[in-house]
Amino acid sequence: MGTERKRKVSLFDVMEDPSAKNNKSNVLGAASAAAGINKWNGKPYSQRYYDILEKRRDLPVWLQKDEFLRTLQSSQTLILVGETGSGKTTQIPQFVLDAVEAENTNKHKKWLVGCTQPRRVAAMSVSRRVADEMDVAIGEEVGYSIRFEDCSGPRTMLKYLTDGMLLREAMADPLLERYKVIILDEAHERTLATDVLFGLLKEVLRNRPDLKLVVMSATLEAEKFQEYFSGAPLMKVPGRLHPVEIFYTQEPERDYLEAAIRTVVQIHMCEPPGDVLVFLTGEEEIEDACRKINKEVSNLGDQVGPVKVVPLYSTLPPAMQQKIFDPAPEPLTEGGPAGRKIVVSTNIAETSLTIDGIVYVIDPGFAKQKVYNPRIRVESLLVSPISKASAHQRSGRAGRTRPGKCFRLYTEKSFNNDLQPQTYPEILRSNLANTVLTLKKLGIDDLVHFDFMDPPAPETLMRALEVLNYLGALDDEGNLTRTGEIMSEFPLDPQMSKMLIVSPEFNCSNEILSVSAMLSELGSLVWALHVRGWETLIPNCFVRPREAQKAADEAKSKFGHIDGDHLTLLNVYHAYKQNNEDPNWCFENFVNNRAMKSADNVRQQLVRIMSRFNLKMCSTDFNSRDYYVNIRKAMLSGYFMQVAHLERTGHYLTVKDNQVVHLHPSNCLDHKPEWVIYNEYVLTTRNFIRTVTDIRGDWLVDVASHYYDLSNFPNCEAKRVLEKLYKKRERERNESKSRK
DNA sequence: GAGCACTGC
Repeated sequence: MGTERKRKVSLFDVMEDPSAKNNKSNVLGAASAAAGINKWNGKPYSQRYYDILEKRRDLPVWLQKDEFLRTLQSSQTLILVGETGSGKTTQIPQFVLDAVEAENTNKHKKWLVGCTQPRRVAAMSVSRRVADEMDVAIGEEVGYSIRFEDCSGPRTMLKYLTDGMLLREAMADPLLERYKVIILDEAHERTLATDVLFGLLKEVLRNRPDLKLVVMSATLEAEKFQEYFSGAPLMKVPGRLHPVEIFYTQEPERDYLEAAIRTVVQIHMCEPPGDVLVFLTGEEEIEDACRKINKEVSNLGDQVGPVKVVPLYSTLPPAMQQKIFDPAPEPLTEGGPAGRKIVVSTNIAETSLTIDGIVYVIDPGFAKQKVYNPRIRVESLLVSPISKASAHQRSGRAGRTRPGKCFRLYTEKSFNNDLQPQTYPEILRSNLANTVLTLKKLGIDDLVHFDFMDPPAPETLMRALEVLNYLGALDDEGNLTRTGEIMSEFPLDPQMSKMLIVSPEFNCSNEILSVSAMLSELGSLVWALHVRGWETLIPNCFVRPREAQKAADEAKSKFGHIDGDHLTLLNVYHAYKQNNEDPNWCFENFVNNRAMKSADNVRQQLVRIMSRFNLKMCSTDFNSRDYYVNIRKAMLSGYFMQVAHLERTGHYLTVKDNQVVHLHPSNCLDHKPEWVIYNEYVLTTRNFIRTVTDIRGDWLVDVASHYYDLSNFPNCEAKRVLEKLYKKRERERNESKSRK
C-alpha cells in the first residue's frame, strides 16, 4: 500500500505550464457549456443554471480564479483569506473540482473533495446551494454529511461536512485516502475539531504527497496560519461589505447594559431609518433589555416611530427565532416617523445567524465564554471582554445591505490596548479528556510534541491523560487500551462511554443506554423547550409553563425517583416509550416531545455502536431488588471521579478535589445521601452539582478501588469513612476465612 | 429554591 502511495504523481504536477492548463480548462468549459451539457452528470443544463452562473461570475473570488488555480497547482497547502461576501465557501470548492477533474488522468478512479464547516446548518445549506449552482441533485455529485444524516453517495465528488464529522472519518481512515483535496473553511473560528484537524492534516500531508489542503479563513490571523503551515502561499480575496463607520465612547461605560439601552434610544430618535442589532451576553440580560427598551420608547410617545424589539438567543425555539426576519413596523400614521426593528442578541448573531437589513450595531464588548479550570476540572461560563476579531465581525454585521454604523461602548484606547487580537481558541478553554482520546485513536502517541497551532496547558493535557488512565482507556504507559478504543467510537464524554461499555457486566445496558441518551441531549436540547414567558426545569425534558406551574410540578413528581435524577430521566424515557411516543401524552404530562425524540435518536445511534462491538443489550428483571442497584453501580463505574460526600457540617465536598458544593435545587431527591455521583459541576451563584444520584460508599470500594486507593488520598472526612469501610471489608473477609 | 455563550460527534 505504501509503495503504491509513493508512485502516485502529485495531483497538479501533471501540467507544467499554468497557461496551458488554463487554456485547457477554458476550452473544456466552453465546449461543454456550448453543447449545454453538464459535464458532471451528462444532462442538459437547466435555464436556472445559466441564471445563477451569471450572478456567480459577479462574486469577487471569480476575478482571482486563475490565480487560485495556479497557486493550488504549485503548492500542497494554500491559505485563502476572504471576508464575508467574497463567495469563497460556495465557489472555491467548485474551482477545486474543475482542477481535480482536469488533472485526473484515470477517469474511472473515484475521488472526493471535502469542505468542512463548523456548523451543521451551514454544511447542509451551502451544499444545497452548490448543488443548485452545478445543476445536480443534492446527495449525488454534491452532498453533505453531518451527525445523523449522510446525504452523499457513490457519485459524490464534493462533500460538505462538519469538522467533527471529518475527524470521525479520520478515526477509521487515518490518511483520509478517499480525499484528493480537503478544504478547511471558517478556520479562524478555531473550533476544537478544526484545531485537531490542523495538526492531523499536517502529518497526513507529509505521508500523502498527492493530497492537497486549502485553509480558508476570514480574518487577520492569516500570517499565523501561514507560519504554521510552513510558509504556504497566501491569497487574499476582497469581501463585499459596505463601509461601516465606527464610533467609540469618550469615557469607559460603568454599566454597559444601561449604556446599550441609552444608545438604542438615541439611534431611534436621531438616526435615519434602519434596523438595529445589539449584542448582549445572555438570555436574562436580553429579556430584561427588551422590556426596558420597549418602556423607554413608549415613554417618548408619538414623536418617534414604532419599534419592534426582538430577542435572539439559541435557546429560543425556532418559531421565535424566525421573528428576527420580520420587517420593521410600518409608521403609525401615514408620513409619520418610520418604524424600526431592534434585535437584541447573544453571540449567535455574530456568526451563526445573519440578519439582513441591519444598519446599526451596538457592541458593548462582552460575551459569555467558556473557561476551564484543570485543577478542579470544571468548565464554566464567564462574562468576559471580546477580542478585536470579534469586534470586527460584529461591526461587519452593520454593512451587509448598505453603509452602516457601529457604536462600540468602550474607548478607542481600550480597543487598541485591552482587547486581545483573537478569541482564545477553544482548545485552550476546554476539558480535553475526549480530545485526547480521539488523538490517541488517531495514532498520535506523543501528545506533548504534537504540532498544535496553540498548545494547551500541560496541566490540561496531564489531567486528561489521568482521567483516561483511571477510566482504563489508557494504560500506564499512555497507550490506548482495547477499552479505550471502543470508548473512542462513542460520540460521548469518556465517563459516559465507560459506563456504557461496562453496563452489560451489571446486566443493565438497556437502561444505561437510555440514561446516556437523555443525559447527552440535556445540553443541546434546551432550545426546544424555551418559549417566552415559560420556564424550564432541569433536567430540561420537563416543561413548566408559568401559568401552570403547579400542574407541571405535579406531573414531574410522577416521574421522580427518590434515589436520583438519573433514574428520574430513565422513568421519563420509559413512560415516553410506554405511551408510544405520543405527542399528546407529552403535552399532557409537561414533557417535551422534541427533546424525547432527539434522545431516542441518539439512543439508536448508541445501540448501533454497541452492536458493532458485540456489547450485549440486557436488563435486570424490573421486579428484582437489584434493578436500580445495578444501574447505579454501572453509572458509578464511569463517574467515580465525580463523587461528593456529605460532611458532618451538612455540606458536600467533592472527593479528592475537596470543593464545597451544593445540590442543585432542581434535584428530586427526598433526602441528603451520604455519597452522590453528579453529572455536572456548575459555577453560578454558588457551586452546584447538577443531576445527582445516591450511591453507597462500599460500592466505591468495589467498583473503583484503584481510584479510592487510600495511600494516595488527601486527608479528609471522606477518607476516614472509606478507611472504616476498608477495615470492615477486611474483617468480613477474615471472618469468612476462619469459618472455612 | 436556581437558571441557559455557541458549536460538534
